[in-house]
Amino acid sequence: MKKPCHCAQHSHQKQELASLTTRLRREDRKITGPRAAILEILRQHSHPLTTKEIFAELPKGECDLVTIYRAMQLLEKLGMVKRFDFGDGAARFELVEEGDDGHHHHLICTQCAQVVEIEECFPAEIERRIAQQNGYRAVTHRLEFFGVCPDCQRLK
Amino acid sequence: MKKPCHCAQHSHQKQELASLTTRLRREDRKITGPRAAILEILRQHSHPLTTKEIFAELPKGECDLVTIYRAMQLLEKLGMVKRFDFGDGAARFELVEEGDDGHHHHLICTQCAQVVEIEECFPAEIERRIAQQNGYRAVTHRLEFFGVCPDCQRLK
DNA sequence: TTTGTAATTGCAAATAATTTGCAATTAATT
DNA sequence: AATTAATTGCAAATTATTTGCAATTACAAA
Repeated sequence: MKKPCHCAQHSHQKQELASLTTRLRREDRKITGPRAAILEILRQHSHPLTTKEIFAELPKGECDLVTIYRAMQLLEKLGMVKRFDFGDGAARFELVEEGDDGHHHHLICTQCAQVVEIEECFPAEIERRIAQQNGYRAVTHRLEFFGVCPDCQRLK
Repeated sequence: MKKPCHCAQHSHQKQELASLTTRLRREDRKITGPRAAILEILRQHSHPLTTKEIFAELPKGECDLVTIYRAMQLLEKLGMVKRFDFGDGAARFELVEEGDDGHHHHLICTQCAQVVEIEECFPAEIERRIAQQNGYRAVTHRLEFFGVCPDCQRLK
């Protein structure tokens, strides 16, 4: 059994589709055509996808857009998918590995929307201090970086 | 002239309404009833407000909701207001002081939505490294903290 | 102060993302 | 193969936000 790699490039090691369906069945959920197709698409991408993007990659009549919305809700609830918000009004989803919480961040190009996964995170000690100073518990954060990617710098 | 205070509690020193209207006039914008009222409400709050919250605080017929949307767009473009996104689907706005970019973060209670302004920021050196490693330019970030506030911990 | 004009507003209608109701369908048991 | 709860599609509802347009108004110039 290989152990998880956490380097930026490979942190999304592809999970077997089988292990994904097992996770579903364990919760008394059915493996349907649409779900298998959606999971397969998520498996093939290392970047968070919007519902619409998933829909676009699905063979034409494979499933309704609403079904994707419902699938994402379920998968998120089961912790199989993590929701990200790039601030453009559309939620994005990324597959999460079993036992992981999927917490990480991205660097997004403000011109072409290219996405890079970032390994850095907000320093835990500072977060602890923030929580403590304000008497908050169970503190986490949402963090995304924005800038201009190399390609778009060139096209100026 | 007192100099700006940057401690967490007072970083929102209230700007004179007059200085706000001056900033508008400088850009060939008109000071209308709705705008004055909106600015006044923003002035009275140290937390970011949603369009709907602003609307609710306005005397009943004072102005249309659409006017607030348009005002926020203008104020944001002029850099007089900063937009924040707490991930709940509604944009929030906070007045920004002249010459400042309003960049800062919040700690939000996931139960009651109480908001605390945070003085800490993502470490600049790390951000620089992230930008550099990926060849990105003009990198910033969006960062918000979420947790359970003291009050909501008690009510458990 | 009157006037001219561009900026602004309200109202209705349009978008967009996401959710919900419901009847028909289907996966996984039994 | 029969049973049942889970799932789906389709239409319609919600929510946040934007847009078109004609009527109104701030404010600078005369």
